[in-house]
Amino acid sequence: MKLDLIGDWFRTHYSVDVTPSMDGEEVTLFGWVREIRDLGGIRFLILQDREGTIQVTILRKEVGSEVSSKSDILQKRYSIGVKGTVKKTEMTPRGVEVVPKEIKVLATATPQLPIDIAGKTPAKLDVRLDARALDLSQEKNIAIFKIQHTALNAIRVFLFEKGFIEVHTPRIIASATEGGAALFSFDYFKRKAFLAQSPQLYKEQLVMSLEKVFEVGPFFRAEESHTRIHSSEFVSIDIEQAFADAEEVMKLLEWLTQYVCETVVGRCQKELSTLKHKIKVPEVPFRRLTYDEVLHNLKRENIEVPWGEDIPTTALRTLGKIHPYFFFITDWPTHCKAFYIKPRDDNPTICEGFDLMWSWIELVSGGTRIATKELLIKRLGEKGLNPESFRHHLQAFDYGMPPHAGWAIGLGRLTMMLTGKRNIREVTLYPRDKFRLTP
RNA sequence: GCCCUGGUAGUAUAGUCCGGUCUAGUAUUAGCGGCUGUCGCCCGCUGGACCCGGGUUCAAAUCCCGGCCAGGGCGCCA
Repeated sequence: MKLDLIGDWFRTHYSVDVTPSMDGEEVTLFGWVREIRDLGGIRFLILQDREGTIQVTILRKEVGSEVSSKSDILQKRYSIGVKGTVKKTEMTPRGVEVVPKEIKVLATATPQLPIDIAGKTPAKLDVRLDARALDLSQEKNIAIFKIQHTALNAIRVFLFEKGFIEVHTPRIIASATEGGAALFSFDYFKRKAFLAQSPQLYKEQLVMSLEKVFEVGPFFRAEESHTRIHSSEFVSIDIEQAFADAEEVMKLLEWLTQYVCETVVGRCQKELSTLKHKIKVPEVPFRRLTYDEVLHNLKRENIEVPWGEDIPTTALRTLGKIHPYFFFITDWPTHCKAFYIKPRDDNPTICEGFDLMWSWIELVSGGTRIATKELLIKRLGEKGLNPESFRHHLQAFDYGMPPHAGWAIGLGRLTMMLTGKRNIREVTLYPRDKFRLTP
């Protein structure tokens, strides 16, 4: 089939910008055919674009034969341009329709689509992910990523306002940054290199110069973890701040969390209602539970966690029922946390690391960092890591490393919270996990 | 990596426990035809499936074994 050329057409409006008050105006719209309802002498096209949908009404007798025959060949997901007249009407939910004067077919689509884009027969997530490019065109998915976009924008606005500088640290690294998590390795000009699991060491070094930095970017973990809150590739929002401690960055974090919720509630009403999700704007300060208090809480629920152990998921789920929204867990045993988290001066068995929980899910983790070389080397040793492989990082501590603190938010988990989705794959454009490498 | 549950047309499901009635049902999608106000349009017709391999049996979608894949959970992991 011969396609039309876009020629000198340009879009005058998105679908949702066409309103009843524009009655009689000529508009040019681009988008995709979402539905066709053909009643014989009259045919309704639902044109979808990024912002929504609008009905294009084709009365056979009244449109020219060219429009009429062009509309005969249309099928779902054909990409089209429509030039036509806005008509105010009582007969559509939006109060408007467009009567076409000219239709251009810009792309065709296969007749039997792999998923039902109108959503009558919803496909399972795995099937949707296999046809992700098409799946993402569904209104619900567009809503998810608009909310994510709005949240991310709010985060940037907030952090810029607070004087943070956006940075980009390497994804390609020479050795493990944190120990613990497994890294992906690959060939780098005949040397072995790794994909970064975190910007941790770099962002710490940057507080020596830029003082307050943040980074938004993907990181990689070769974990066996196959759960609905883990991905092999995930986007992290990291901050690091000089001359600050955990308490200060926790305050920043709770204000930021509140601001993000407010902003999304304020700007994404349409998307939230598409997703049938409500966001409660949290009050600050968030509840702060110490690790010991968490253990007591759990004991009352007949869950015994020995002091010093990490809290297992099952226990976190119980805790999440007691505290269903945001709360901090502070005063962790030092050895539960990464080597760079600062032990408390008055009691080195516990540390200044914290987690921000959203119910049972860890949304953010952070803390005061160790700022002296000797202590850092000691902690590396205790974690079974070889200080020699951190040589370049440790050297930074010879040049005036100030006290500093920071945290990292998992963007996927944040988006789950904001959209009500229960699987991180749903809020990831092209998720990567142990079993999925495509599309 | 472990545990549980599952895998039936393009999609979503019924049937599986207790083998035969399954020539595999339904909805939707797709193809064709009809219809001038639909908005999950409607009506008629036509297509289209038992994850792969092996076994038991007169007979397997159904039972058994192995594999692959998926969902949930755990462990690992921020």
